[in-house]
Parts: sequence; C-alpha cells; structure tokens
Amino acid sequence: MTNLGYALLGMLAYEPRTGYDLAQLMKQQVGYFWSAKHSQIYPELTRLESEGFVTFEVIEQQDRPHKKLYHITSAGLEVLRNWVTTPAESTPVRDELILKAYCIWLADPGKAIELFKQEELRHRQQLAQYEQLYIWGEENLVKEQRSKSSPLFGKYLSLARGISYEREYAEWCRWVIEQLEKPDFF
Amino acid sequence: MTNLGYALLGMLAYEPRTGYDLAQLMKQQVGYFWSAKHSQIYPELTRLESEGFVTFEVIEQQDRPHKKLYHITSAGLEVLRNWVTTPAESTPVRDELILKAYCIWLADPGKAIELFKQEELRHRQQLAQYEQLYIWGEENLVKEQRSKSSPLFGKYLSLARGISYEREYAEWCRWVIEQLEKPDFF
DNA sequence: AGAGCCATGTAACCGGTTACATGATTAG
DNA sequence: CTAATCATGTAACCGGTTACATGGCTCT
Repeated sequence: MTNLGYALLGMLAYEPRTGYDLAQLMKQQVGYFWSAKHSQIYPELTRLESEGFVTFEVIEQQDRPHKKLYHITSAGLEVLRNWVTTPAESTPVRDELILKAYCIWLADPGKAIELFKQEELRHRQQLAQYEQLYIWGEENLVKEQRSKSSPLFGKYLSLARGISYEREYAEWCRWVIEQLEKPDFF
Repeated sequence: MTNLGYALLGMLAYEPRTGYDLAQLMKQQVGYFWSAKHSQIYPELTRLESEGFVTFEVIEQQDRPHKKLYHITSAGLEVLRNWVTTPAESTPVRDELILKAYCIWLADPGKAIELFKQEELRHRQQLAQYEQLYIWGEENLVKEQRSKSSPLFGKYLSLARGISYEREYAEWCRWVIEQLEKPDFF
C-alpha cells in the first residue's frame, strides 16, 4: 500500500466518490496536505479495486459520460484503520524558499526583500482562506457534539494544522524581511 | 537547472567540497531543508561540470582514496545569484501525519493519542537540536557584524525557519492530543 | 464559435530512493 | 575480526508530473 492509496481510502471512507471527485477534492481541502493528479488517481483506484479495498458501480448518465462510483470495502476500512495509528515515517523536507534563504547572502538585499514580501503575501492569503473554512467547519462540528468519530473531526484537525503552518511560514518571511532591512553594523 | 543543482552550487559557493562532503552536509545542516543521497549527487556534479558551473581538481591522497574537489565557477555563481531572488514555485505539501489526522475519526482515540505523543516528542527533540545550533551560529554571526553578505547569514535564516517550523509542528501535535482527550460531549 | 466542465484513461519522462559494486584504512 | 569512515560510481525501481487522447454538454 502506498500513501496515495491510503489518501484515497480516507476520502472514500467519508462517502463514495468517483475518480473525478477524488481529483477535485485534492485540488481543494485534501490538497492542503496531500495531492495527486487524475493521471495518478485512476490507475491507483484500479489497483485498490484489484486488491479488494474498494469496489465500484458504473453509473450511466444521460447528457454526461458514465462514471464509476467507488465504495470502500470492509477490507479497505480495516487496512485504513490499521494504518492511521501506526507511526508515520518521516520524509525529508525539500523547501525551495529555505534553500534560497540559505543562499541569500549572495543576493542583492533589495531583491531579496521583494522575494520574501511576495512569499509572505502568498502565505497570508492561504492563511485567510483556511481561517474562513475553519470557522464554517467548526460550527458544523459543534452541531455534531464535537464527536471524535465524526469525519468532520479529521477535517478540523488537519485544517488547524494548515492554519498554524501558514501563519508560521508568513511570520518567518516577515522576520527575514526585518533581518534584511537591518543595517549590517548596529 | 534542477533544484538539486542549485543546492549543490549553494554549498560550493561557501567553499570547495567533494561529492562526499556535500552528501555529508546534506545529512547535517542543509538536510533540514534540502537533501539528496550520494547516488544522486555524483551524477549531478558531473552534469554541473559539463555545463561549466563547476570545475574539479583530483586530489591524490596516500592511505585514502583519491577525491575530486569541486569549485564553483563564475558562470555557476552567476546562475546561482540569478536564481536566489526569483520566485520559488510552490510544490504541493505531502504530509503523512496530517493525512492520518484527517482519517483519525476512524481510529481508537487512545491509540491516536499515542501516535501524536510520539510525533510531538520527535519534533521537540529536533527543535532542541536546532536551538543549540542556532545559539552557536548566532555568536559567530555577531562576530561578523551581522553582515548580510556572510554565508553565516544564510545559515542563520534557514535555521530560524527550522526552529519555528518544529515548534509549530510540536504545538499542533500537543493541541491534537488535547482535542483527543476532551470528552465527546461538553 | 470557443471555453470550460464532466469523465476516464495511457505514455513518456523526471527526480529521488534503494540496492549493487569496489576497496583501503582505522578504531573497537 | 568486525564495523565504520572515506571515496566514487552505476542500475533498477518507484512516485509523481506533463502531455496525449477522447467526447458530449453548457454557458458566454
């Protein structure tokens, strides 16, 4: 099993979806912590089906192409449940902006400030978007009595990470700008 | 040019090194934001050499295998300088732990708490290590009058990010544990 | 008429990991 | 005697991206 496989199972555990739906979801909420293109999703679904973790029903539509609606099986739910609480293996960080920061001593400080201002803005915008989603999501979670077995709980936790991550990133950018604006001797 | 190419040029801009040295560095400081195995580094150095961004001198040693000491060329320095202030293209986040958090509603809360306690510990340890390096590095930077054109400045910025990143991650883990410990109805 | 959405797939490529391969010296 | 360090490389594989391919419907 690959992480992508678990990601797909995780989305299907919430409700049955098509490959197209899953690809759309990965451009939205889920994409904040995992993403894949449709060209990777469709073959992976075929593989999950061949291993018995999902099944599909073909839904014929008039005026639209037919679609395959995938359901998670009990076997799929079992591997997913087993996976969620096993330790995550740490993958190395590869952050282009930090790499640039490492090399910034070679650059003109003015240009460097520009770069980090752009990046700060980007992360502040992403932050604002997450915060909006969080407010909406929290209301719904309260309605469900903050149940830890509601899928909303998972969304809530992951979205909270998105928020703190973006805030931290933006604040680092701001701090870098401050360092760049300081005179060399002080 | 690939990001790995820039990463290697960035390290060589500081001082000449062998492929082996570069691989070691990527297990240490640089690995906190970029990493590669020697099997990727050696061919990349060959490529950089063929493009004229680096040169090497063979150093014969007694009692040790010979080595190739790579130097950055003026052409290499130019592409690197040009790259550092151009906007970084955002690569999608793929974080296995957040993915698990998204699916945590399927799990036993007790096991979930265990998972996040482990992860919190891991990030706290990494944080402590970075903070130690930061203290040492800052002293040296002060000696160089906090010059923005000193390579220490780049190390300082990138290490600061490592610190705030790990702290944020650990605090999110802690917050998740708190959520998991709360009773469902309150 | 053309762009965009719905819907599914395949093929080539690329960056990165794992494993294979070699071989001398030094420390425990 | 064994493991680790120094030192450099190649080959197979795998996850993910880009591009190719098809085709009807709807909205502007």
